[in-house]
Amino acid sequence: MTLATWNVNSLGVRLPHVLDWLATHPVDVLALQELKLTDDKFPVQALAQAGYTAAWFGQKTYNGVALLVRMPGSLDEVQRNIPGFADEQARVIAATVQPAAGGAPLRVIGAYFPNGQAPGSDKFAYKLRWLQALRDWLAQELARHPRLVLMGDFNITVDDDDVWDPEGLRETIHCTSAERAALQAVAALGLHDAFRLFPQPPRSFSWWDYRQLAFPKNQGLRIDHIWISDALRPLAQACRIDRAPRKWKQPSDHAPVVLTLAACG
DNA sequence: ATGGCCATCGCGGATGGA
Repeated sequence: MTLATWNVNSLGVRLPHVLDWLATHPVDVLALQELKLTDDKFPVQALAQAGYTAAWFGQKTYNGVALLVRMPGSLDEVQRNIPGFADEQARVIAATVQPAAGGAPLRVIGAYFPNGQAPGSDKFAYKLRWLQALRDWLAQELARHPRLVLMGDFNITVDDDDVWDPEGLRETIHCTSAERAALQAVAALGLHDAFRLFPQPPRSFSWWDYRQLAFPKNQGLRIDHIWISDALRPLAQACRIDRAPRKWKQPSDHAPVVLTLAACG
């Protein structure tokens, strides 16, 4: 079975890309970020026609997240945002997923981590507060759901291998030691960066700026991640970034990340 | 090609993203 995450940078604009991609990549679970639409505008019917059931959590203009599950799979115990962490911004959606492929259910958390703008800014402080709240909540989630996947736009590079110009971007947003330390505190709960469980091409990135010919020059960052719990680690079979949609006309600036898990268990 | 983004809101240009 396969799971994927994709920051679509407006589902209103990118729905045709999502449908085209799902037609050739019928993943069992797809987490979407940056919907940029209110819940009444969510394209539930178009996705149902494509064979997907969804849970979504949107807002006007910014943010917004969704989980899609290939039919006849199901979504239960849906949680929106982090319990106990008051937040105006729609950034998290979690659900217990029964995949169409069968096997035991998975707890899947789709997240759009705050950008943080710049170290020292109010938004950076919010990003660190949000990360602390996420960690505290994940500790509880993992206790209840050992088979857990955390995936989305983390807006953090794990280390310098995730950065096209590590020296030039040292201690800039997405690359600061404070962000990376907060992320390591999440990893310490027993979560693993699925992408790095496998050999990968050098300079593997998931986001490229729209400007400066960044994509053709492969000047990007790896900030979109799929992390899996200890219990799922033995089931991981492959993880890759699909750069193809980034080459399409009017693309998202992010590429999808895809994880293959053994369906058993 | 001597400057190079995109989406939103809303109709100009600010804001946010990364």
